[in-house]
Amino acid sequence: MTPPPTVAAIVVIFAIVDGELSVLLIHRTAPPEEGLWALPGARWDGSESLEEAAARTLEKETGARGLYLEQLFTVSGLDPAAPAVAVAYFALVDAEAVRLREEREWPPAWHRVASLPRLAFENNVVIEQALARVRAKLEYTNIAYGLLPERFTLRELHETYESILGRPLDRRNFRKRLLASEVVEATGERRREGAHRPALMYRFLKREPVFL
Amino acid sequence: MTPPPTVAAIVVIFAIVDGELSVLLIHRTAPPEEGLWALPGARWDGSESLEEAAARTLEKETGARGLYLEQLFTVSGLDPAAPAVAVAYFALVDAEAVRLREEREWPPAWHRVASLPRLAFENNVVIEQALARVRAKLEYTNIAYGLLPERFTLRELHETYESILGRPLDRRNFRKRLLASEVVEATGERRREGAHRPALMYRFLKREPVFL
DNA sequence: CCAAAAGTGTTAAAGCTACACCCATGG
DNA sequence: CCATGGGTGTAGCTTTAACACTTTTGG
Repeated sequence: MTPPPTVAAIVVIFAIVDGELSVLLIHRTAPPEEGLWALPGARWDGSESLEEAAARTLEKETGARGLYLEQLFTVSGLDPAAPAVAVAYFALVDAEAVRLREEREWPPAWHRVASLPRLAFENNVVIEQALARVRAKLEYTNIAYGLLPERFTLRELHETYESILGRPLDRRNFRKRLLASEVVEATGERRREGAHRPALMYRFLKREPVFL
Repeated sequence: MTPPPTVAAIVVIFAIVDGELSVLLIHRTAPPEEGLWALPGARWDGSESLEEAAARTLEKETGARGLYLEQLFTVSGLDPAAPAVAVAYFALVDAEAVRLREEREWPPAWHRVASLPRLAFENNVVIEQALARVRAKLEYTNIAYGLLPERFTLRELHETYESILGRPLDRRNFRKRLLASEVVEATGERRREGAHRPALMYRFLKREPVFL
């Protein structure tokens, strides 16, 4: 006779912070796994859909409505004591639009994906999988819109791609492919911001998932 | 105050039956959704992992140990009355190795994917997603090993691909790509089976998931 | 010898990768 | 006029798609 299972939604929230791909983690100030960092999440009680639970978690932590939210997978057996499943999601947000909760209990913070500490539960694995998915989808979808503001320069977009993929992309080829793929369009605007030629600003034609 | 949620694993079991991609469905002989066909599944009680629960369902229905089993996604809200989540998996099996349960309660049967009836719950959507995943993975992995016996001819493999993708593939290009990718190798054997030249038999180098 | 499936190469088009120089601006 | 990032084209290579004839066997 086992107790009824608990169901939780957890969210890997990605953003580009200081040019580096980062995830939002909360610091656990109570057992279990006290003192470790972990993914934010919420227990699910059936009063809403799982996706809504994930979206609510995202909004609570970032203040921002998620631009991109996708289910990853479901894991069981995190807690050996009681039956529990966690449904993992990942989200992409514009770091500039985020207002983190300021709290002493479970304070959240951005952590660079390239140098994560050991996390509570199996959360390191979840983040690795999320990263693999984002990298793959970057190649054949427009999901990068989730990480950028309404208007941006091609340089910003280029750097976003490089941060996520973790490798340099040829600048000319990147522009060519991206413009040819017709996911972004130039607005008339230019951004002047230094002692150099101003950059044209672009926007995504669709701010919703599109496959190429 | 909501009751505790129930968790179930459901499995989309694919096989090639009479040259057509098919799924195994059970006929519901009791409410809810009595009289409709549905995906087989099992309630999860926490005594095993979700994947084990899916594998057990697969074995119970087919007698065969699943060669390929992968998690798809998790859906909530199937039952408006009580909170429930279903974790969907898909499996690939060799139809020849299957021994269906013969039962009067919830009898199972193969149904061609190309012409499915309306199914219980949201199961039509689950199957569509599973199909999309299998099609995508066929292109860049060796998962077809799950659908074929130990030894097979290139024609059989070719037809398997065509059944799943639902479109013809050039025979010469197919052979070239497949042999170049080094996922299969010729055994010395030939199969004589008619008034024509015998076909060489092949086998998969690895009968476990490999990315190309 | 006939019917049936097995086996095998080439060519054209498209896409990808690598690579270097001029332009517009602010100071 | 100088430093800084913005913007652009081409050539070689690899990959993909289209396509038809010869071989081996059983009856």
